[in-house]
Formats: sequence, structure tokens, C-alpha cells
Amino acid sequence: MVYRRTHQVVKRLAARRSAILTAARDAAAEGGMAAVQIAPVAVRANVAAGTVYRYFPSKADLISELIAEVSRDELAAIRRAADAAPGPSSALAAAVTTVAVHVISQRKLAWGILAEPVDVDVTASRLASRREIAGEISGRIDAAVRAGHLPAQDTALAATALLGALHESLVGPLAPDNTDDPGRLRDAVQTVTLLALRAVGVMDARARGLVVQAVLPAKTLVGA
Amino acid sequence: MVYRRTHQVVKRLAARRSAILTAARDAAAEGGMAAVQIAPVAVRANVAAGTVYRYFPSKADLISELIAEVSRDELAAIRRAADAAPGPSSALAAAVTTVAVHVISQRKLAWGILAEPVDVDVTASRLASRREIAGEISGRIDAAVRAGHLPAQDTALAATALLGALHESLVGPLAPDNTDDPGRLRDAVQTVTLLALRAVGVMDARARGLVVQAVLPAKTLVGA
DNA sequence: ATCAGGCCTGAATTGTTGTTCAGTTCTTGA
DNA sequence: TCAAGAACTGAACAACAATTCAGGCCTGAT
Repeated sequence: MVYRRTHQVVKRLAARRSAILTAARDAAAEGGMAAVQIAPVAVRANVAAGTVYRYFPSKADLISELIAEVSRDELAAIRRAADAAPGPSSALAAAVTTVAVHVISQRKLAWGILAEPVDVDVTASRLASRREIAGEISGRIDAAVRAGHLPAQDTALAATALLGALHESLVGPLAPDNTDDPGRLRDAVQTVTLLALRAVGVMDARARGLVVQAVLPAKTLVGA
Repeated sequence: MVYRRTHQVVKRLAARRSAILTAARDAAAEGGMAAVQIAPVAVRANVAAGTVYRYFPSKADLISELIAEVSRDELAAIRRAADAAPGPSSALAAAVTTVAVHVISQRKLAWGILAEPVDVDVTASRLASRREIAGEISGRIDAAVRAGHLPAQDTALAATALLGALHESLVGPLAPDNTDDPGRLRDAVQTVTLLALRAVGVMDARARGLVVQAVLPAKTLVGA
């Protein structure tokens, strides 16, 4: 054998794989999942259509991995924000705010990851993504309950409902399209966060403080 | 001219159109929107594939009309339930409960109408459907606010968020699949309704009364 | 420089459904 | 019973993207 998997080759292969995934992500961010088609993605990544299949067995696998990747990033951001908060309640508020800020600042991508029609089956991947995020939120609610800040409740159901509220009101078809205006965006984030927190039993007065605390730091995540 | 649109003919045509729509609805209720394909629907309706196109210009039109029809039914049910309630707050509770009961008792259909990927563009129709339902809920929230039962708020956003919470937690991919057990179903409806009402500012103690009042009558709508 | 071996290319293939339409069947009024 | 006109049939067509693969290209060891 005269051709071997040199370190350099391995690195190039990994870079290419990453380029394809990034191309897919960019396409999704620009035009939603509908724009994630093999040929255009290949062009974006500077490879031929066939090459995509050397890295991903099928389009379903490509999109599944895209969903998983975005999900991982989001989960990490949520954890970071929540862990930086001083107590369970503000951790929950920070987590919720982080989700809100993320989805509102990448609406097309969020919509694609969450709910946009795709021609291949990515149910499993979407399910896993939701489970991860909902699990994290559920845990934060639970912590607040254990700390006596919230009434006892079905935290898994609450987390799911809460995410549904955020998603529908910020990236759903009825979401107000304040395309850019940062002020309106922040208002929307605040309003919806408040609503979500009230749903799980956070008292109004307290919530306002938590939300204000949470929104400002989370803003810095937009660029990340 | 020797062939004319006799009353009998008109009736038969209307019946056929209705049969096709019903076939589509049944297919959607059984297998989601994915099952609404021209050929199978035609078989169900006892017509040939081509005949469908004498009644609906395209598949998109067929599905759009299906969505509109289901939406009309739901809106009517919501109004009926809310109008029968003694006051604004219980009207809101009744409206929310009605939505919850409907979606949970026809999950596949609801998922198809609301969010399931479809290969044709039905965005406009889905948007209209959401607008109608959200508008109704928004109006009910507004009435409760005007009655002084709820704090002032962006009722449109609240209605959207509230519906998102209901849908995601009852028919979304993370919804607990208590396939049949009526007890569990009622529990889920109650829990989520309570959560939704809290989100818009209904006080807990009061909410329990409202929810219990609302769930029982709404149960009778399942069969309708 | 050489060549073995995998990597990349991109045009052709495949598969899936919505849609069409020429021919057939049915309905109506005379 | 018959002619005119409309509705129905269902096989053929069209369109669109995902997927394949034969041939060329590049990389790395000798």
C-alpha cells in the first residue's frame, strides 16, 4: 500500500466534512430547510454533489447532523447562561431568555430545525433535539420547585409547553416580523419570557426583575 | 343544448366534492397529511384520480380547503363553549379547554393541520387558520382584561404563545402518548389549560375552579 | 518519477407524485 | 330512442431532486 491516511489527509477530510455541514447550516439560515438541497450545498462547500455522499450517507443524515449540531450549540448556550445565574429562579429565567434570544435572532434556522417541512425523514433527530432542550428546561424548573420558588408541577410537560409558547410566538407564522429593530426584538423576548415564567408559577413582580436581569447578559449571545 | 345542470346533478356534484373532502379528512385523521395523496384519496372517495381535479385545481387547493374546513369547525366549537360560559374568565378557560380537548382527541389531524410537513404550499391556509383561532382567543383574553380579571398585556402575542403551548405539549413530538386512557387525557388537558391560564395571569386558586368547570362540559364535544 | 489506492467529479439515472387529456360513460331534453 | 354536452376514467406525462457510478484526479510511499 502506497496511500495511507496521513494526519494531513485526515485533517483535510474533517475540514471538508465540516465545510459541507457549515454550507448546509448557512443555507438553512438564509432560506430555511427548503434551501438545503444537495446540489446547492455542494456548490457552497466547493465540492461536487457526489462528494457530499462520501461524507453523509443520505440527505437525511446530513440534515440530522445539522439539527444535532445546532441543538448542541443551543444547549451549551442555555447551560452557560443558566449556570451563571445566582439562583434557581434566575437560572430558569436566563435559560428561557437564552432560548428566546436564540430563536428570534436566527428565525429561519430555528424554524428549519424545529418545524419546517423537509422532504426526508428527520423526525428522530428533531425529537432528540427537543428532548435535550426540554430536558434542560425541565431540570431548571425542577430546581426552582425544589428551592420552593415554584409550585410543584409536571415539569416535563411544563417545559414542553413553555418551549412551544416561545417557538410559536417568536418564530411561528403569527410571529410579529420586527425584522430588525433591536428594541422591538428585546420587547418581544421580554414579553414572551415573562409569559412563560408566569405559566410555571413565577410571581409577576419577581418575574420582572428576573427577566430584566436575564435579558441583558443574554443579548451578548446573539453574535456567538 | 340537451344537457343541463339539473337540481339532481348539482346535488350529486356537491356530494362528490364533499366526499372527496371527507376522504381527505379521513386520510389525514388516520395517517396525517402524508396520507393525503391524490390517488389514495380518490380511491377512498370512489372516484378516479383525474376526477379530483374537476373539483380542486390542485392538491394545494384540496388541502387548503381541508384546513379551512377543520378550522371553521374548531372555531365554531370554541365560540360555542366560550359563549356558554358565565363570565369572561370562564369563557377564556372554556375556549382554551376546547382547543385542548379538540387537538388531543384528534392528534393526527391536528398535527397535520397545524404543522406537519406537506409537499405543497399551504402556508397561506395555515396562516389564516391560526389567525382565526388566535384572534378568537385573543378576544377572549381581552374581554377578561377589560373585566379587570387579568393584567393588561399584548393579547395577540399572548394568544399565540398560549396556542403554541397547547399544541406543542399535546400534539407535538414530545407529547405524552396516552393513546387512549381517558383519565390521563383529561389530566393532560387540565394541567396544560392551567398552565396556559397562568401564563396570561389567571390566579392559581381561581384557575382551578375555572378549569374544572370548563373541562367537564367540553368533554361532550369530543364526539362532535 | 512512479504507481497504488482512495478521493472527487458531475452527468445520467431513479423514483416518486402531482397533473393532464383523449377516450369512454353518463345525464338530459326532445 | 337519440343526440349533445358534460363528467369520469386511468394510463401516460412531467418535473424535480436525491442518488449513483465510471472515469479522471490527487496524495503518499518507494
